[in-house]
Amino acid sequence: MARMSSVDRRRELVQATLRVIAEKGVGGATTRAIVAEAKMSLASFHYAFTSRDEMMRELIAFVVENESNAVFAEIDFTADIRETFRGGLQGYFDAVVADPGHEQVMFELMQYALRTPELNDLAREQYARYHAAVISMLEAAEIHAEVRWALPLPEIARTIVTITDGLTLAWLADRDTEASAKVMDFAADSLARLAIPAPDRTKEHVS
Amino acid sequence: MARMSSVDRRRELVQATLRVIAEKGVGGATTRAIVAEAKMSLASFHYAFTSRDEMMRELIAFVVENESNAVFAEIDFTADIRETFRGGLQGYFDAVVADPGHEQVMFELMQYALRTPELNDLAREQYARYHAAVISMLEAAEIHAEVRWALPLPEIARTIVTITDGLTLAWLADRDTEASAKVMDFAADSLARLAIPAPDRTKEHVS
DNA sequence: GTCTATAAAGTGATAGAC
DNA sequence: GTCTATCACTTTATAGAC
Repeated sequence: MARMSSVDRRRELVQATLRVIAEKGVGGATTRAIVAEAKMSLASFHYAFTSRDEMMRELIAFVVENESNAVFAEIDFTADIRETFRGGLQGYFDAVVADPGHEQVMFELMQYALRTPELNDLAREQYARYHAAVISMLEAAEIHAEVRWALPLPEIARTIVTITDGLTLAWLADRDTEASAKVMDFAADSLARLAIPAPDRTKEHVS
Repeated sequence: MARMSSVDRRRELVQATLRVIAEKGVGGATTRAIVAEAKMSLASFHYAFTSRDEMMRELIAFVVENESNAVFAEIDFTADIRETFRGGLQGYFDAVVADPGHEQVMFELMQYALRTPELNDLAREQYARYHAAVISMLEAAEIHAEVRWALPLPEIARTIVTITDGLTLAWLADRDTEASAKVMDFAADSLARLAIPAPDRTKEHVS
C-alpha cells in the first residue's frame, strides 16, 4: 500500500468506518472490519490512531461538523409558505427514503455519543447545529415570503427538528410512506400558521 | 441458587438484561454482565436459553408486548381539549425526564431490532402498538370533550407519536427542558385545532 | 438443575522484521 | 510506514462433575 499522509489515512479510516456502520451497525465496526473495508492492515489502523476510541471520537466530530446543513439546502422558497414547509419536509423525507441507512447511522452514532460520557457534548452540539441550520432556513423564508414569525425562531426550529426526527424513526420502523406524508401535511399546515404576512421594508419606497 | 421453573428463570434473565442495557447499553449486555446482574452462573443462562440471540428475541418481544400503553394511561380528560393534549404530552415528557434511561433503552432496542432481519417485524409491531394506544386515547377524548376529529384517528395518532419521539431524542441530546416545553405548547395548540365541537348524542334528550 | 472449568473464536493493541 | 505474527483479554457456548 502506498504511503499516505497521516491526515489522509485517518480520513480514509473514518470514511471506511462510516460505511461499515451503515452496513453492520456500530457494534459491527470492529477494527478488523474497518481495515478490511479500507483495504489496510490492522497495524496501519493503530499507526494512524492510538486507539479505536480515538477514531470514534474523530468520526463523531467529523459527522457533527459536516452532516448538519446538507439536508435542508435545496428548498424552493418561491411557493407560498405552506408549500415551502411541505416541500422542505418532503425533500428531507425523500432523502431518508433514498438512503435509509444514512439516517440510521446518525441515530446510532448519537446513541453511541450519549453512552460515552466524553462524547456527550458532541451530541448536544449536533442538535445545536440542526437547530441553527433550520433557523437559517426560516430566516431565508422570512425574506422570500415576506412574513414575520409568530414565535421565536429557535422554538420553531426545534419543532421542525422534532418532526423530522419523529417522522424518520416511525418510517424506519414501519416504512409507511403514505402515513408519513399525512403527518407532513398536518405539520406543514400547522407551521404555516406561524407565518404572519408582513410587508418587505426594502420595497416600501416603491409604492 | 434455588431451583426455578424454566419460564421464571427466563423472565428473570430478561429483566436483568433490561437493567444492564439501561446502565451500559445494548453493547454492554454481555452474557457475563447479565448473569452477574441476575446473580446466576453463566451456565444457567445457557440452560435457560440456547443462545444470547434467543434471549434478545424474547426480550424484544416482551418489550413490544408490555411497553406500549403505559405512558398515555393517566391523562386528565376533564380540562378542555388543548389542555388535555398539553397535559398528556407533559405527562409523557415528565416520565422521560424522571427516567431517561428507559426511553434510551427503547430507542436502542428498536435499532437493534432494525439491524436484526428476523426482528424487523417486531419493530413494526412496536409502532403499531404505540399508534393503537394513542388512538384509544383520542377516542376517549372524543367522548369526554364532546368533539369529533377533523382528520382520521390514525393520522393524528401518528403525528402525536412523531412528536413524542422527536421531543425525546432532542431532549436526550441537549436536556433543554424549557425548549421542549415550548415545542409541547405549539404541538398542543396545533393538535387542538383538529377537535371540532360536537354535541354528545347520549345527552341530547336531556335538553 | 446448578456449578466450575474450559474450549473456540473474536477483540483491541503491540512487537519487530523489512 | 507498512507488514506479519502474536499477546492479552473477552466473548459465547459447552463439557462434565455433583
